[in-house]
Amino acid sequence: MTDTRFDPSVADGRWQRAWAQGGTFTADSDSPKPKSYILEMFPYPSGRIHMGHVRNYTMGDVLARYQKMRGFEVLHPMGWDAFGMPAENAAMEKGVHPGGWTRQNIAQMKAQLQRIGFALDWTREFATCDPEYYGHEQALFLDLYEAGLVYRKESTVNWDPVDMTVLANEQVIDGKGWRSGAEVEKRKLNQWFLKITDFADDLLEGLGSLEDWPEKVRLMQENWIGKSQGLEFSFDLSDGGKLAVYSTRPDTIFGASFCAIAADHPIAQGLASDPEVAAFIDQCKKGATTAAALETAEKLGYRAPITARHPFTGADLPVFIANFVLMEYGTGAVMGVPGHDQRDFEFATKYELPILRVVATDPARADEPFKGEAEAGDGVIVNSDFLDGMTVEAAKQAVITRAESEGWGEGRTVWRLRDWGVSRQRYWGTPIPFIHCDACGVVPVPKDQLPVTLPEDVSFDIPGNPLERHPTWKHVDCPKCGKAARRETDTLDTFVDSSWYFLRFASQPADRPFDPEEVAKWMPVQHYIGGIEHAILHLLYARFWTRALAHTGKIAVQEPFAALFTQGMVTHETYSRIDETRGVPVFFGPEEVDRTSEGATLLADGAPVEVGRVIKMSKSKKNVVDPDAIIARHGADAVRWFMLSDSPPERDLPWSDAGIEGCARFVQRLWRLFSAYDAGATGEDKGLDRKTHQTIAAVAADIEALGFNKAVARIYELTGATEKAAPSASRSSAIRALVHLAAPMMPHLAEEAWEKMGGEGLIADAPWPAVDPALLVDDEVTIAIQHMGKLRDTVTAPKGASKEDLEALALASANLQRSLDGAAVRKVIVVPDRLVNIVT
RNA sequence: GCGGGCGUGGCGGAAUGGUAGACGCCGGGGACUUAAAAUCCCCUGAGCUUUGCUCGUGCGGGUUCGAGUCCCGCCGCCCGUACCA
Repeated sequence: MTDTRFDPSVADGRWQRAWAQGGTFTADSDSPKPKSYILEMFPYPSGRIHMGHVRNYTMGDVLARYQKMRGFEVLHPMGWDAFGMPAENAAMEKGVHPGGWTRQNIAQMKAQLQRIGFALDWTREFATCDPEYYGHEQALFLDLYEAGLVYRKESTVNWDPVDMTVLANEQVIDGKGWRSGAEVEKRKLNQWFLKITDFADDLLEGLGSLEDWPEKVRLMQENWIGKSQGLEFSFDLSDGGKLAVYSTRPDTIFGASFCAIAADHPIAQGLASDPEVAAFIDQCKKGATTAAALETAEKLGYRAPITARHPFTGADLPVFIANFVLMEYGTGAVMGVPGHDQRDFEFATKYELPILRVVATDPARADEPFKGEAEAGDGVIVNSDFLDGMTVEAAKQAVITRAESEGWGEGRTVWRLRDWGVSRQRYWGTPIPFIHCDACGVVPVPKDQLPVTLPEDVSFDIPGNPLERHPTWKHVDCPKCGKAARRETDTLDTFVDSSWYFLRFASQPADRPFDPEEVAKWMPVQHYIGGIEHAILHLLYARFWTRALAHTGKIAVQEPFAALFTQGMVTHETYSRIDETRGVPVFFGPEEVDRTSEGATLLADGAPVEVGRVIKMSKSKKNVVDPDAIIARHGADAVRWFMLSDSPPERDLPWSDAGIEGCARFVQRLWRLFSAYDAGATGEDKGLDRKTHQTIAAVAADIEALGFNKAVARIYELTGATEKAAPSASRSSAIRALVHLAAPMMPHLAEEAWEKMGGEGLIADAPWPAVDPALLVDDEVTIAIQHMGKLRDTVTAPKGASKEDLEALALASANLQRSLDGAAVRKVIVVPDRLVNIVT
């Protein structure tokens, strides 16, 4: 056999063309095979594929190819989340059209993905900026409108002054815009909303059924939805008014010693004619918003000139305007129970308000003093009239029941989740299909007039919404009365685009968003893979959208993604020097640096640079490695192999040159082994047969559990064992097996080897090798011999040897006898096929 | 504060309560070569009085014949999240 090198620069393209021409990965909805839908979160077309994409898509690709070999009809599509701000930024900076810029990026990135050899069904490719796609999205939006799930209202919104658009609550992080980082302002605007809160309970309940989602993501969504149950009730105020408060601890109502209202509460606003009150309100609004600052921020209050009457005791409680009460939650007012709420405790201490005990560890300790902090824990109710002696839970219910029967309050569930504001004052998004008519009000665009397409001739030379200032686009006639009217110029949040794209992949008729029957064949997605950064936004919206469509009878599934996997980031060490004049670090890219095991030097001057922490690849730290350059140098299979090796997929993967070189070496090593394949070899090697079958079973189990790093290790082991084995029929079948095992991970190498050894058709179409259960167990096992749990010797014994035999074998060990040193044996523990432990 | 995760060689990491460190990377030694690359072989947790012994999975306890794994109490790091009443 010739021992030539595997040349990816030839083989990669060759097999990529073969798969494309053969339609190898085109999914057939009408196939009788069981279906498997493998999906990775589709990319935003920024222009370049980065290593994070490569890792994400490689994992999905291994699953897709493996499932195909296991006999599934696999749907593994790819498309583009193509609307969004960066295209408009490019338009503003470079004077290009967002559409043209996006299309060009898509073409580039598609070519990159194809060079990695992903098993994608490109016939289903689309971009969300295709009018066909967003036209159907407009139709779905109108359906939801008819179903009462879309509404419009004037509301205070989060306004990003840099991007000049509205942000959803989910997009405001620490008071700053998630994209621009600018301090978010409050503005009042007429906005479109989706009634996600109608599904709050359902979305929360549904989390329980998502067993194959990471616990972490489910908890994050649970916290985000934020269900709490309590009592809403009103205090009668001394000025004749009422003050509604909400509490999750109505059991502590007898411990209330004050009331506190938010600075923007109507009552506070009503008092703002007093300059002192106005000044205090101002002070509250300037308050810190960062986590660290809030942690230490002092509780401040302003004593309002009114009191609130306690519904049971009749006591007059002072009312404060307080900086720690939020208008957005509950009623914007609370009853202060200092004994059993830490914030109230701090506040009461500062303003010398009574701190009453109404919960104690037992009734005898009803007057025990507090130890410098509130006691929020469980216990028995004390000092509380008719509640005395009850548990916290029972008392909650008793107060709610009493309030409801007496009519001064009622049990209420409060959600942290807000309705989803989807209006964006941007050009590059899906136009919201409505028309504003002075006579008819807000009128939906008739479905036969969809899509409402974006105008091409727009300018980006000034900030704001180009649709709003376009000379003609928004001027249309009212579909109802025919009079002059105006188009809605807001576009939809791009998270709407990604809330149903998986349905369009499954089915894409021209005249409808999707065909429910086709969708039913593929949904739910069997494996959904992407970054943890979408744990709340995208994944919650997609779950909501799917439910909303199910609610309107369009589809049957409630949950779009049966299993979710969040992969780790690709990281790299950083190289930097401190700039002497400015005192800040200057970073260098990996290609500018010579890295040895001792350290790193700059190629330009040969002087050392500091090797920094291994962190997520980012442009600002210059620790980015471009996939294209690596693929050009080492081939697609080496990169794919690297993405799967070493690190468990949910953890970060540190990129290293040594690592990729090792992978490239292994590709060649496998190629040499494959080249040594001899179809005519004879003779049996039972040991190797066992190893082969054990490896096939283990690799399958590892892939199914997404333990790619472990599957990789198994393949290394079998490779080593096969290399060492003498030629035999067993060795030849081991090599054949290795080609199959490698096929999902290193598909180009596998195809090339498969062809060379005369395999039929493409290995991508071949079935996964069958396992002989008889070969999964060894006939000889290694038995550990222990004395008092410490290893003293090992011996080999036939599989299934009796306890007596194993004990005799152990006692015959010279090493064990030396350790025993004549001591009397008290007990012998024998674990069959495992170990013998002598206790003295 | 709350919630979650993690802590094992120089590094990434293996290990149903049963031989800790599989597999890979780095490093060292050797073979082949005029030489280099490639390849192949051997070594590679620490220590010691080295047929073997002792120690060793963040720290301190515990359960067990036996603990990286289970229990209790700490420490550290990472991620998420928050004056949510």
